[in-house]
Amino acid sequence: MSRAETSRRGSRPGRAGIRDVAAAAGVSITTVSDALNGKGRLPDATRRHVREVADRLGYRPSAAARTLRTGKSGLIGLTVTTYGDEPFTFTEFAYFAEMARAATSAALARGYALVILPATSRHDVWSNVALDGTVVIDPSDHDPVVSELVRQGLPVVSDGRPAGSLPVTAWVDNDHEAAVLGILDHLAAAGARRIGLLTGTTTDTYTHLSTTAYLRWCERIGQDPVYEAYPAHDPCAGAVAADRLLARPDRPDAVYGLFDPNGTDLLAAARRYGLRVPEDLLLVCCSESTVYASTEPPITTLSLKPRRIGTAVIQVLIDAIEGLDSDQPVEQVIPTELIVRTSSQRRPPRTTVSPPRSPEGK
Amino acid sequence: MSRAETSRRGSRPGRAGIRDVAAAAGVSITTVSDALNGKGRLPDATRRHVREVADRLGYRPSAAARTLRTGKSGLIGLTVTTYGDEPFTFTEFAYFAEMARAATSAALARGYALVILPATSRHDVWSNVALDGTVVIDPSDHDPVVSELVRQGLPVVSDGRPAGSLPVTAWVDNDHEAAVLGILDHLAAAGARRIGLLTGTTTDTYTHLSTTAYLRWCERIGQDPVYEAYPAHDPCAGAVAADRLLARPDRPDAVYGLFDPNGTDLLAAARRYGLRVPEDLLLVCCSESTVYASTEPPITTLSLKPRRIGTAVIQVLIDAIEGLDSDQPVEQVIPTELIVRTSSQRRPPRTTVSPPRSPEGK
DNA sequence: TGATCATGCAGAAACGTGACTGTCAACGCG
DNA sequence: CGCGTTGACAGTCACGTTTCTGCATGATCA
Repeated sequence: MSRAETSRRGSRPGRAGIRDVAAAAGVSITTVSDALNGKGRLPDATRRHVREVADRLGYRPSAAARTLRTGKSGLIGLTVTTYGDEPFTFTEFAYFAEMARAATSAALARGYALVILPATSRHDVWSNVALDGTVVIDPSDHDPVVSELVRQGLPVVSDGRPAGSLPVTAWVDNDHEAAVLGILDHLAAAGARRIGLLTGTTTDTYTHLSTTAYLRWCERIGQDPVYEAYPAHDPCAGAVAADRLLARPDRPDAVYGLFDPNGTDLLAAARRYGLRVPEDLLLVCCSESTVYASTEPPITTLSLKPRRIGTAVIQVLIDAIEGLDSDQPVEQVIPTELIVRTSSQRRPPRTTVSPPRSPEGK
Repeated sequence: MSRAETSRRGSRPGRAGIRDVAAAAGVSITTVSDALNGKGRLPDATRRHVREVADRLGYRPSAAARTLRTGKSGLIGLTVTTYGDEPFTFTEFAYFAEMARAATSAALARGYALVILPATSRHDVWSNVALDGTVVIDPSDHDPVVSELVRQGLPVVSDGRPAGSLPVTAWVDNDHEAAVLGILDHLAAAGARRIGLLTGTTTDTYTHLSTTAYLRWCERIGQDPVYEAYPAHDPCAGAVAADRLLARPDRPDAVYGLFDPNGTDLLAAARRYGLRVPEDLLLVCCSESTVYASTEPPITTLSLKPRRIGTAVIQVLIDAIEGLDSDQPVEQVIPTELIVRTSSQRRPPRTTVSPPRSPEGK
């Protein structure tokens, strides 16, 4: 009776269980569970009473027990395919941070939390956490982790369309091909005669799609491709590749860099060779960083809208988890945004003294 | 008998339980558990046999059940005190990303995973996840979440020393006072006569300690303080404050900016006012971003060593979780590193060859 | 040879919750 | 008055593990 309860409570002084609440409120465990979860048919008086007692005891239901019983943990895995031994590559810091922030907010608004899990980890870590679903950023060709998760029946939504026949539940991505073509047209319209590309050696779909779009554009226009590829996870290699690109005999008069640090690297290389931006060299890079708004000169960037992607990924995933047939398509394409600044305008509209910084919302 | 097992397996076709493994291997549940966990006393033959059967069935132990039974989830909360409604402020993107990356790696190496949880969330999200401990970045004065966690008996380690009487288990922090004094001395040695400060209006200990260190230094040296404070979570306010600081009648000839974007903002403001860096204005800011290595000119930065902090925080926390009396002190101070670049050296060691500038007599 | 002991394994009790089933009283209705 | 119905709860099982206890079996020793 009360002796049993006392001995129980004695074992865990800080935690009150549902039994203690039931005993303190003078009702059964069932009534407590129903009262707190809004289930069952109870008079409001009982419901209020139970809630009050639970609050007084500081009762918090055990997440582990609830997960075991219901099969739902409220946890979503967030994993980034990586090429080193670190959980995520830091060429994409700003993108990852923005995307993760938006995803965290969106998940939280629907009662879920995010667990950071690296793709390189062995199964023991993955199986140690009960997940309701997983977000995979930039899945690689035949990711064993993704296959394993899908095999277990867990929904997997990827940021970036999956390569090969990776069996994800859904994916969200930008239209990278259209984005690259838009940039190339933009540069050509600004007077570029020979546009170069700074790209990566990795096999992810972002790099692949962007590069092939560039090559096809060159073929269509009739320009010889001018590009340098480097391992994107190595920050020093980026600076070297930028330098190499501008040192070529067939030096381009405009460059698009696929990765975040390319802007500053290209700018530094241009200074070394005495090239003025944008007079001698037009510059665009793909970045979410706000520093490019106040470089000298400000650099035109392509934003992949990580916040919209992060939000969309979470919505689709949670819809799949909860079995809601989302009205969103399973493959969702988020538009990119070209933020045009001085570096890609041969004739800047106004050589204004101090461009008032626009709030970089979104 | 086998009928019962069949009916069980029929309910969950994708997941094999420990019972199924036991039945398939012809042993008891206990034997399976002991064999897989390395417990008990079993001959190696049985152990191998059970493991082989488990692998064949694709058995993965239920994390929820294990957590319920053992009381350990292998999950560590990671929360950032925020001033907006977003999970973390993006004035500290690079710091947060580096710190989180290191923390994730360190946790993973010891078998733990990190759960991103915002400090603003109500209890329902926190109590929905079973945590073994929590890392709090920049705890505010009387954080209710921290108090609640400590009251539940969970270890809490903070990045940044706690303000007020916040009852954290341990904390890791830089010696911000020494860092600021070091920078001010460095600037004074470079010839600065009046050093300004770009600081924040928030009440966190980083801002507070740094600002008071600056004020005390001014008092000791006999210089009138010249500083502007702005809400650090607002990116536009930073640019405005930088501009205001250089527009003052008592314009400083050197500035230290406490936050990551201050470097580019101050540089842009200096250009607007025709101030050359470092000839007319010495510049230092606190940042982890690598872009300051290739700005024009490169800007001296103070690194708070987020990777070392993230690693240390996790080590201390897991030691506390596992009851190991760590030989590390409960309050750990990580040294900062001043990365000296052109912007804070009145006489650069060698004027780089590339820019066709006239020899800087001075 | 019988007592002792280590070995190899099975049974069963938790862990804390959610959900199903059952019970008892009150009540309406024919 | 008997009977079905409904409200308001209590009892109990199951989720899938870990772990404690305990029972056999063979080996060892006095």
